[in-house]
Order: sequence, then C-alpha cells, then structure tokens
Amino acid sequence: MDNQLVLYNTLTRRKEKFEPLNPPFVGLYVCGPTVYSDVHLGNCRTFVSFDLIFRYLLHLGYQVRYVRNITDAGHLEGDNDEGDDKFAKKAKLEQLEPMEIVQKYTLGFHEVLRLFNTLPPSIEPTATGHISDQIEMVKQIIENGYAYEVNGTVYFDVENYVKKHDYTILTNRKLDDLLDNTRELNGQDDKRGRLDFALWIKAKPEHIMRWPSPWGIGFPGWHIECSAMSSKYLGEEFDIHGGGMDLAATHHTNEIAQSQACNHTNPAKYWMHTNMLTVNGTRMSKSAGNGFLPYELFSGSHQLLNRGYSPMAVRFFMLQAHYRSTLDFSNEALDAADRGYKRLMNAIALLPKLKINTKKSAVNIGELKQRCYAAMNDDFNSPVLIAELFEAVRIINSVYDGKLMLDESSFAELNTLMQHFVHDVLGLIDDNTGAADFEKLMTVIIALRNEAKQNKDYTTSDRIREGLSSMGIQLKDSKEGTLWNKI
RNA sequence: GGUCGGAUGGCCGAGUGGCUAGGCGGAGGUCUGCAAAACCUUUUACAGCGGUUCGAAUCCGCUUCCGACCUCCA
Repeated sequence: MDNQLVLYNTLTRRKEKFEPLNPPFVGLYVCGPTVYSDVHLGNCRTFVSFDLIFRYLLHLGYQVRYVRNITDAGHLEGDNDEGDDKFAKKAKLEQLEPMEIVQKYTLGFHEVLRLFNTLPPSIEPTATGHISDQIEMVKQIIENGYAYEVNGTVYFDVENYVKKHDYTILTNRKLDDLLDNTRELNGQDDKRGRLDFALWIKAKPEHIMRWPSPWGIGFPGWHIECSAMSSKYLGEEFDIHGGGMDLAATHHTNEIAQSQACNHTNPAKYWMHTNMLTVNGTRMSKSAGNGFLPYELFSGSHQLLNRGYSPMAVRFFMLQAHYRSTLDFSNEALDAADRGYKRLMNAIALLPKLKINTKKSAVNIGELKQRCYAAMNDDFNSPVLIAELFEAVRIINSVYDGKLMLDESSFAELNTLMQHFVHDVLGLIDDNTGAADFEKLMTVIIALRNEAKQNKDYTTSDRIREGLSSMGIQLKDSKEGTLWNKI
C-alpha cells in the first residue's frame, strides 16, 4: 500500500501518478449508456472496468463521488441535425412513449449491472432531468463567443475555438487532416464549419421530446449533457473522466471544447479510456449487429455460444484482461475463464476449513500482499493481480492438503487479503453456493455415502456420486472429508 | 487516405533490455477403493528481415498482417 498509484492518462499519453485535486475526495465521471436498446456485453465491459477502478479507489480510502449519466434524450442517428431521434424511432417501433423506452432500458441496464455485481454510482443523472443546466451552459458558450445560432439550432464554433485552444488535445490528431477527412457539408444543415457540432437542435414538428429554450422549441445536442452534468456534480474541474475508447475522438473531444469555452478549464485532470470487446477480432457494436446481449450469454442461447456462463465467470473473464487491451470473445476463452474462476472460488471456500499451525508459517503472505498492491497500483492491472491471487490459491490448497504450514497471523493476513482483493476490489462473489436447505441436504447425502464407503459398499457410494454428477454436482473426497461444488 | 494501437506458446492473456507471469488445455507423477479435486514435474512463445547492445521477445528502422477512430455506438 506504500506504492504510488499510477494510471494512464489519455490526455498526456503516458502513465502518471494519481494525485487527486482535493484529497481524500475523488470525482469520477463516466459516460453511461444511451438507453434506447438493450446494453450488450461490450457496453458492460466498460462499466465493469470502471467498477474495478471505483472499487480500488474506495479500497485505498478515497471518498469517491462516482457520477455516471443516463442518456435519455438528444441523440440523433447521424452527426447532423437531421435524421430520427433514436428514442422516438424505437418508441414508434415498439408502440410506446419515448419515456417508456427510456424506463424499460434503464431498468434492464441496472439489472444487468447488478448481475455483474457492479457498485451503483453515487449519482446517476439523466439528460432530460438537466435540460435547464444544459441551456445555461449553451448560453454561456454563446456569450463567450464560441457558438452561434442559426434558425433555432445552436452550433459550437470550432474554427473560432482553435484560434486559442487545442481542439485535438485528447487524440493528438492534426486539425488539417480532420478537416480534409470530414464529410463535405451536405447543405442540409446550417453550420458554418465542417467540424462544428450542435449544442441545441431545433425540434421538427413531429419530434416528441422537446423543450422550450431561448432559441425556440428544441432538444439538447449530443455532447452538452455530460459537460453540464459533470460540472454540476463534480465541479468545473474534477479528477477522472472516463468512458469507452470510441468516445474519445468525438464525444470527449467536444466535451473538452465545451468546458473550455464555458468555464475556461479542461474538465478533468485524468482522462481514462477502456478498450473494446471484440468478436472474432472485430469490435462488438450495436450497428455491426455482432453484439451479445447479457442474457444470451448467461443462458447460452446465442448461436455462437456452446453453453451459458454465469455473470461472475464473465466478470472474471473481463478482469483477466487489462482494461486498455482489446478482449476477444470465444467459447474457449470463456471456458478457460469459467474454470479459473471456479478454482479461485473453491479455494476461498476452503479458507474457514484450514488448520492453523502453531509453528511459524512457511509462507510470506506480506510479500504476496505487496505484489497485489503493486499490480493494482500499476494502472489497475487486474490480470497481474489475478495471477498473484492464484499464488494464494496454491497456498490455500497446499495448507488444506497438509503440505504447508500456516500460523495464526499469516492465516489472518491471507483471509484479509482474499477478502480485500477478490471481494472488495475485483468484485467477485461465489455464485456456486446453494440455499441453506440445500447445504443441509448435501450434508445428509454425503454422510450416507461415507457410511456406504466405510462398509466398502462402493456400488452404493458410486451410485450416489454419479447421480449427483449427472445433475452437475461434483464430489471431492479428501482426508478432511468430502467437499462438493456445482460444475 | 489520415491518426493511433496491435501481432506473445494448442487457446486466452500479462510483462519486459539479462531473472518461471498467470489461467485453461496436453503429458507424467503423488494421493485415493476407484474417480474427481488438490499438489509436484513437464510441454510448445514472443509475425518477418535488418540494426543498436556484452546481451532484445523487450529499443530503432523496414516489411507483412490485423484492429480502432476519422459517421450514432462503451
């Protein structure tokens, strides 16, 4: 714990020491989902990654305010002020009110994240709940000379902004290249520069989600909500702003521009971006149609899957890769993760059954603990942490087998280590245990089988074992007794 | 086309100028009534070609291949 936490800052493209602006407080803002359809696993990976980051900061003793928004308005299908509102389109499709769409998919999102055992954010603000804050921010940007209004729509003036600011600071791209490669103005909107983006959009007559503003009836643009809500709850400058890598080039670039134009600050000291989940090497995305829905994974109903995997096994699978690396989805990889996860959980279940030795311990838990902290302090390196924890697994199993000695203080240290890192930091819980009645039932069955074994009635004992095996319960005999787990 | 990031053993996935990552799988062993589990041992690596260096998978250059962003997407 005496090591310094370092994290990779997209803004500087290097690892930096983490030094909060106002310790022990930490402000963390993560761009949440647009709730017009089911979240897929790629979305989930980002939120699991930030859950790990949130949990570790909490574990280190920081008082973290974690703000994650729900986008429930304002997103059109293209990056122009044309096309359909995603919510309106979906509402039409499902014959629901737009706000019914929002409610339906917000609840689904929360349910999925609960299954993945993520901690809820401190504040989960919605775009529709902060229209006036967004309007105020747009007004200020216009006042500061970085936006203009045309026919009820307000655009951010990138051309003027770049005179004093670095528009591409986050992605390090050259402005000229951006200009060269941006689509030609197609004449259907009124923006002056081809990089300009909408802050407020005039609502067409058929548009359902609409609010009054100084520029007429309309709805907010796609980037302003995060700027308005992050500054409202975390201040004009806060510690960490995060999101998926796909948001960096456009969404976060524009967020920085908006905050600079309004508050004269880059909103966040550290920008963190999580990498994509891929399927056969290609990014999982809604538009590509290769997205897995969580329940398809849990049940194994997706056509690319051989079987289902529990939410905790999937969480473990995600945490076995570093958050800044792509992670590829395959049956083999999931099977391997599932077995590894169970091995870890079985070892933890053995902890209360370990025999404590009075002699001095043969293992140094303190060193192991240091390595665990070193792993996490190095930009939240959960795969290395998990590798270290498997050393703990080996120790636990060896002590259980009587091949290794553990004294009382080492045992206590090991117990705490597993509690802290497996449960608190990695957020992994055992989904293998049954209900209390079930546990009692198993105790009776195991006792009957052991009686049969003592009488050398192996026909009966094997029948019991095979019967249980066929329903997915595995028995493990040892000198200390018989253990069971679900497979 | 521009920008950026990759290419690690059967699979997944860390890391790094010299010391076994780890998980899963395979092989052998110990234990066991048998099995499973566990433990021990073991197996196959760093895309290719040059260069720097006492030493490179790790640094530099080139080549090939792949991906992301540049259009809504975590």
